[in-house]
Amino acid sequence: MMSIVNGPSASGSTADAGASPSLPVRIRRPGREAVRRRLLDAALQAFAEFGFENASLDQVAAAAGLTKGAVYSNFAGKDDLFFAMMSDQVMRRVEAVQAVLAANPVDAQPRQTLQDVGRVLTEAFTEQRDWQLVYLDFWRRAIRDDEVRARFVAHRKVLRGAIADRVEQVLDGAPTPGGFTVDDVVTVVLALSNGLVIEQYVAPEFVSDGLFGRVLDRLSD
Amino acid sequence: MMSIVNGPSASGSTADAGASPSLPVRIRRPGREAVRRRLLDAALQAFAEFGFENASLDQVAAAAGLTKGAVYSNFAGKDDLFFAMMSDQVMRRVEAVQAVLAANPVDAQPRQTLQDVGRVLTEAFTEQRDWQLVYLDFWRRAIRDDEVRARFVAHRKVLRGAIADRVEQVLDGAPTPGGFTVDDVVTVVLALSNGLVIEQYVAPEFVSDGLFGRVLDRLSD
DNA sequence: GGTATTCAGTACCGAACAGTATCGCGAGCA
DNA sequence: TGCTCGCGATACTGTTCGGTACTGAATACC
Repeated sequence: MMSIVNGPSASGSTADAGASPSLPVRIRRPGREAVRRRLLDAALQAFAEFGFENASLDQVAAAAGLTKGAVYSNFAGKDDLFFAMMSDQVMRRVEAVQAVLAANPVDAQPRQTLQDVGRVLTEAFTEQRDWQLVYLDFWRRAIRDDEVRARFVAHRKVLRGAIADRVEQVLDGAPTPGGFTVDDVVTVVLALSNGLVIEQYVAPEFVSDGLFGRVLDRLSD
Repeated sequence: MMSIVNGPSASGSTADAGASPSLPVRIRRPGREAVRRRLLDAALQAFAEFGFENASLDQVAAAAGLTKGAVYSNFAGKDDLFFAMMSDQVMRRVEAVQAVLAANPVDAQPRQTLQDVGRVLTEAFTEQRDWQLVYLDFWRRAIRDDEVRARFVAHRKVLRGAIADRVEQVLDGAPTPGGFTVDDVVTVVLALSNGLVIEQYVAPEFVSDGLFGRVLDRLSD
């Protein structure tokens, strides 16, 4: 198995073997944060590739270039690793969304429509396949386990809030032609997003370009 | 464990204990079909309640009032049971849809809209929670396994056909205001259906009454 | 520079479970 | 009535995997 110190960037060949042992130039053990980071990334990958129950901790650890000892040294168990990974991802994604919002203020694009929201999300779910898969696994567990559901609802609340902000900016107080509330629109955005992921991953030929955005556009005209 | 002969309908108390042994009135072993039926129904329940990988064959068999021996006597293994159950359900559901169509011919309801389609499907996914859950499990496995995907696509084709028929009846050749093709509408129907299931099961307060139908209505006006 | 502590690696345990081999009962036929 | 065979029950096996106990090395502290 590949040791972490033999990873792509680190190597023991620089200046330690036989050098004056008083100098503290040796193979540094990777910091706690780096190990945690590797495990979280590997968990996303493995859980996405095999599904939560089918991915073993040995696989996750191996994908991170570590062993199960590292997992139990940094997390309480498989569940804890899963939740930590989800939180980590949600945090990253919220930051990314805020960056996009900052780069594209609504004032600068007066003709912005819900179609843009659709486009952004469509890009997101083709690029972020791993995330989509683990998110649906998250939901799947939330259905059956109260503790998981509580965490899921909490995460979802953040997500709804972010989307609601954007929708309100777009609608700008005007009522929708179909009489949809902002909550309705947010629900449809989330449902269509997840539903189209389901379609797309298994039969992409039926999800035409821009379909998501065009549907959303019909809701606000 | 409950034996199958002590189930709700069958009972050994009628007329056998000590009766003339020449008369063939005794505890009849349930026929092959009945055993199969029980197993398929139990599989739907168990796979829905725990998910495919978390449901054990012992659980399934026990829920059917049988043992694992009955499973392996009727199916090649866990996968085979799963696929048989899915096919069985799809067949049942197509029959049900056709019955509804026969009872409500489109001629009799000229003002029928996509909203009706939405209403029917909304009822379906609140009533048929078990089916929705195993269907999403089906999809989840299809993503990761080529054989499962082939079966999924085949089932999906049947489903798309049934929905497309209905949509064409409703649209009656008229173009949609947003320029959506029939395939587009079918995709949106499926995506919204699955997406709203996801929303509804975990946070029903955000899925307002008739939301599905109202969205679909905006697509056809 | 020696000692304590932290942290990942290693070996191991027990439970769960898919699948198999075998048994025994009941059915149906002669 | 006896014989055979179909079929589900039962007991068992091999493996996988989450979790634990312990080890050894590297760092921090004195």
